[in-house]
Amino acid sequence: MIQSLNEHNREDLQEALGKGGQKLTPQREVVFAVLLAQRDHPTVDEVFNRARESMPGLSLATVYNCLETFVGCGLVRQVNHERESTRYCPNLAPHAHFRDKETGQVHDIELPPEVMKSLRSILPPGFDSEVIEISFLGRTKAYDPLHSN
Amino acid sequence: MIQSLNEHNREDLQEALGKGGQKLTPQREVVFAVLLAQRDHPTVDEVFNRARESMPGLSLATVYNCLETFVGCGLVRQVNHERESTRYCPNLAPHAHFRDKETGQVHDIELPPEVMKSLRSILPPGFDSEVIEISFLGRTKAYDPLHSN
DNA sequence: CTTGCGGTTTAGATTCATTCTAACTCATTA
DNA sequence: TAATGAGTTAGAATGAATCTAAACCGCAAG
Ligand SMILES: [Mn+2]
Ligand SMILES: [Mn+2]
Ligand SMILES: [Zn+2]
Ligand SMILES: [Zn+2]
Repeated sequence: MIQSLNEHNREDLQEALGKGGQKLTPQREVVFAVLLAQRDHPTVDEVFNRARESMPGLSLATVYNCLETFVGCGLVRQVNHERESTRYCPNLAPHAHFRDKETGQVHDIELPPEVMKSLRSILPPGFDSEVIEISFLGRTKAYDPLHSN
Repeated sequence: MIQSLNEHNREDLQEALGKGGQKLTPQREVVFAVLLAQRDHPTVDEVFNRARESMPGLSLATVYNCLETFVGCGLVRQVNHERESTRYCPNLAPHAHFRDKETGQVHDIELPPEVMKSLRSILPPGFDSEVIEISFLGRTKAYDPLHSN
C-alpha cells in the first residue's frame, strides 16, 4: 500500500510542476503516486483515503489543491459523468470515458486520430474547439472471443 | 413573455407524458413552453425565472420536478459541462454541445449518423453503450464567408 | 544563527445546486 | 361527501467543492 514514485515519474512530475511555476512537495508526490498506482479514475475522496495510508496527516483540502494544481499543469484530466463527483485521470493520451452503469467503473477508450478528425469536422465554420469530451454510458460484458462471430 | 404551448406541442407533451405514466399539468405546460420558446439550454434557475413570469406561484421545487419528469419521459435532455449547473435541452435529434468559453453560451452541433457510427466503432468488444455525450469547449467567431478560403 | 518572506498545507466554515420531507392542493373516484 | 393519490409547495437537509485564515516550512537576506 505504500505510495511512492519511482525516479522517472518523480522527475516527470517535478518538470511538469516547474513549467507551471509550482514546486514538488511531499503531498503532491503522494497524491500523484496514488493516481499512477491505480488508474481507476478515483474521486477526490478515494484519492484522499488512499493517500492517507502513506501520509496520515494529509488533509482533504490539500488533495483538492494538489489535484487542481495537476490539472493546471496538464498532468491530469478531470472526468465528469453527469452530476457525480469529479474523477481524476493521469492518462494523457487522447481518450474517451466509458462508465459502466452497473458497477460505476470508468474505463478509458482510446480515441484514434481519424475519429478525432471526424469529430472536429462536424463543427460549423467559426467554431473553434480546444477541448472535446466524450463519454459513454452503458454496460460491459466479459468478452468471450469463442462466442463472438 | 407569456409562455403557452400551441395545440400541436401540447398534444406532443401530453402524449409523451402519458406514455411515461404522467399527467399533463399547468406547471408542466409552462415549464415545457419555456424550454421550447428559447432554446438556449437554460439552467433550472433560468427556467424558473422565465416560467414565473407566466405563473407567479410556481415553485423552484416544481421546476426541478417537471424537468426530471421530462427527462424520464425522453422529452428533454440534461446537458452537463464540467461542474456547472445542469442545463436542459428539448432538441431530441442526436447532437453534441459546444460551450463558448467566453460567453458561456451553449450551441447544438448536429451529429451526422456516420460520426455516430465511427464513435461507436471505437468501443472494444463487450462494451455496450446506450448514451454518448459529446461536448466541445472553445470559442466562436462570427463566420465571414468572404474571408474564409 | 536568526528573521522574514512566500508558497503550501491545514481544519473548519461557507457556498450553492440539488435532493429530501412533510404538509397542502386538487381532480378523480367510491 | 369522503377517500385516494398524484402533484405542488416551502423549507430543511445534503454533500461536493470552495473559501478563509492560521500554521507550517524551505529558503534567502541580514
Ligand atoms: Mn517519461
Ligand atoms: Mn410533433
Ligand atoms: Zn481516463
Ligand atoms: Zn442541445
